[in-house]
Amino acid sequence: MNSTYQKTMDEDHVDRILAQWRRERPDLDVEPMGLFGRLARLSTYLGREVEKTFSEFGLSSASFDVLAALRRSGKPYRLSPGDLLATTMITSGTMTNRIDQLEKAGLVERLTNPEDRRSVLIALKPEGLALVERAVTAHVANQHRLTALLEPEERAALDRIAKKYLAAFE
Amino acid sequence: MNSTYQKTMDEDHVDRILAQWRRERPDLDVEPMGLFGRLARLSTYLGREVEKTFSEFGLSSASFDVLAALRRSGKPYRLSPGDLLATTMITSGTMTNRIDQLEKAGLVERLTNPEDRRSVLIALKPEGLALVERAVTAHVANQHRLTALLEPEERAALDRIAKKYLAAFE
DNA sequence: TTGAAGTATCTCGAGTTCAAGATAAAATCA
DNA sequence: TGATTTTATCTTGAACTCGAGATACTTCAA
Repeated sequence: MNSTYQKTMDEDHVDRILAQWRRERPDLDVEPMGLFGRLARLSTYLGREVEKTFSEFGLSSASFDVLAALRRSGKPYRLSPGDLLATTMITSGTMTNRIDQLEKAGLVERLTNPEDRRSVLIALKPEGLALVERAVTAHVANQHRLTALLEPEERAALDRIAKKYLAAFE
Repeated sequence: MNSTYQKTMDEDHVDRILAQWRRERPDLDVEPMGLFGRLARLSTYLGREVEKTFSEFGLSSASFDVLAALRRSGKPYRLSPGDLLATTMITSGTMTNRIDQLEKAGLVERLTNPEDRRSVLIALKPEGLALVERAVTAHVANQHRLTALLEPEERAALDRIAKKYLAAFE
């Protein structure tokens, strides 16, 4: 009997996919597929858990991200769409749409930028500020709940490796 | 000077977000936000890299996933929409749409299931089989390239922890 | 055998995203 | 100054996704 941690773990969904590929395409070394498959599925599950909390406030991850960027920028809670774009990983068209939705919901407003009339300033309205304060508190509590599923050393290792991997792209 | 690996790493995008939150909301312990932020950004980058390979074959991750499930199921490369649903993390409406697109592209066909007329069988057409054989070969090579950005021990640790974390949701 | 419950798939409408390009203003430079 | 380039944002159209519910067939139980 093998006593290493890895090999005594139960077979999971991804293991079954790998076994199928090994049978059908023995010419391929599909080992890396396991890591990619697990990361993809994991982030889908985590994303859904996070969305649940936001939906309690009538928000999505998309709308929260914009409100949060404004909030954490500090008073007077105003950034240009370009500034907001720099903090996210979306295109300018998507940002325009997100701002449209938040404006329609009465959470932010577009102010003309007196210093550069090509650009506008997106400002948190009092309603948006109040909402994001409550939402971020709940969101952080939810993140604590979700990270508690791992041991402290596992969290630290995951964070360290993700940070290194991320650095290869940023 | 601190000699641990973690603390000598450069500040990244996520670190700057955490620093902003700590200044603006010192009442919150935002440490878990770092891990979530890095996983989210990492899987977005990896997803885009993977998409690039698929797009060389006129495919997306969405369409590849369906063709791949059919291919790895073995001859005669036929599964019901329900079987395909079980291997993915999407809704039935989304699967109907994916199959529609693949059928329109001439890569799969819907066959009536003689054993249960509620269901249909999705069959890989010769064109779909040929395409997925080439696509999966390129995809696996690309995954090798991407995992080579980490050390073997890091890959193993990431996979092990992701597997454990995933088990909490599956 | 027939009505109820269960199963498999599809339809529909709304929301989100992207890529490409349009628009408008500002900066640069000849 | 006037033309060109650059910058900032928005528009458009196509693709993908979801949730809710519709449809059609099968199974079960009396």
